Amino acid sequence: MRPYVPDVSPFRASVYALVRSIPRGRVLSYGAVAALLGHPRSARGVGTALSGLSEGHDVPWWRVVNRNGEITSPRIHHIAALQRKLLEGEGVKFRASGRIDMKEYAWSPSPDSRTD
DNA sequence: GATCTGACCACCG
DNA sequence: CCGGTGGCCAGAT
Repeated sequence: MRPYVPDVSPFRASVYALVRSIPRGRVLSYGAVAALLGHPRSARGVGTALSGLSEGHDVPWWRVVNRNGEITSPRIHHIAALQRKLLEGEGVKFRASGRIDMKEYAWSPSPDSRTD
């Protein structure tokens, strides 16, 4: 019996799988996630996939930000505030501009994997 | 299957 | 930096 595998499209399943592999304290942009999955033009699809998460999942969705290291989650649902909180809780620091230094926190699956 | 929406991105001025 | 535009694509209706 699988942990959390509702009936989802393979695309969504792959997004969740990759996001799950992002180490603590590291982040990935929507575009990067899409590219790593072999769909360089599906950045929006990644956002859609994450927005469709239900309760009880084990996907660290907060480790996905936009290409500028900014949080683009819906503020009206106070999701953005939660995301920032969770990231800071993992040691990710935000600059005064409210952005993350992608040069430092952007993660890449292969070699430099600092599983923390 | 047509149409709309959006937690994206690149390009331009 | 800010705003506008076009393109892309997965989901929802």
